[in-house]
Amino acid sequence: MSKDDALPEAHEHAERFNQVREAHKTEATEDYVELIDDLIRVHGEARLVDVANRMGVTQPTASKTLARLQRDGFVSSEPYRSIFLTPEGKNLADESRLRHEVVFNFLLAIGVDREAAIRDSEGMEHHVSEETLKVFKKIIREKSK
Amino acid sequence: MSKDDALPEAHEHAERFNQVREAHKTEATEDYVELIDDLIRVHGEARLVDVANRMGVTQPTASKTLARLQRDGFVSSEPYRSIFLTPEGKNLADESRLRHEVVFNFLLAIGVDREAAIRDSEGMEHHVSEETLKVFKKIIREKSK
DNA sequence: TTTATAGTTTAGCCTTGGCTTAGTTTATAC
DNA sequence: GTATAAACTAAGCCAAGGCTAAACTATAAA
Repeated sequence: MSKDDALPEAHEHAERFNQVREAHKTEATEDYVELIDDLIRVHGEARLVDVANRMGVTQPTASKTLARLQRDGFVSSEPYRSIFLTPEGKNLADESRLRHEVVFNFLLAIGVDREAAIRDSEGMEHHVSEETLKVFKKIIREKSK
Repeated sequence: MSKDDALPEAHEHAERFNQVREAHKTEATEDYVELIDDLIRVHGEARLVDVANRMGVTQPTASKTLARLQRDGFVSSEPYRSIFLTPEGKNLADESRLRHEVVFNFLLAIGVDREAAIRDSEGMEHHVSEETLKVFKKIIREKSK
């Protein structure tokens, strides 16, 4: 019995769930471009086999997802060759990583242990608005003084 | 160029994404049982039409999802009658709402405005571990003193 | 330079969670 | 007590994101 006895107006209620669904649509894309960017930076190239292993999916699954990202203009590659980010893909990767890092550092700053912060930030990053991100940044700044 | 030049071990990397995928699987279920429980408490019953409207989906979509929840033992109902939670469904609803409220109150406590807190907590609640939840609770307690 | 192995793609299957259109049942209003 | 409206179900479509099995390409080793 915790909430007060009123529900939000139906349309408003629905709007929340629509926004979560909207976020879900871009999650896979963001996770993939972020990973591809990391692989290129650290290993010099992004190979399908590494993307698949690190995403925790089989190679055919990664292959199909990458085909979609290519179709949508985030990624480019020639058959049997390694994977590149388009400018749009690179932008999205940079934005994603930034958001990811803010969430991660915020969790550390408020006292969450490193392992949990790693795990939770992976899922949370896609659901944190700019508004909330600002507050996170402020708290990181305060705590690191 | 923000991260240091090392990636986590591949298996460990994959494990993070697997956990996020795991969370995604239970999201719909949690959102539905939480809503059904709210409707029963506030309106005395949960009708399909209200569930659909508030979830922001069409009635057939809600109907299909509820059939799945029934198959999985969270919900029960007779054809053309309103919807009930099984004991398992009720437990899950209670847990979900608790988690939801902690995340919501935490966001308020650190200074996120009400509207953003409502929106963000809806998506975040499914990705916050017990560990992090504990830290959230502690901060709520501190700030409300 | 041929062959074996590693990497990639293709084809085909499944579930979830959306949708529309059409039909059935229940409830309401006259 | 029947007609109409509202609620629900049924059927069938689609995309995303998983999988396996099998075929193809590229690379490395003998």
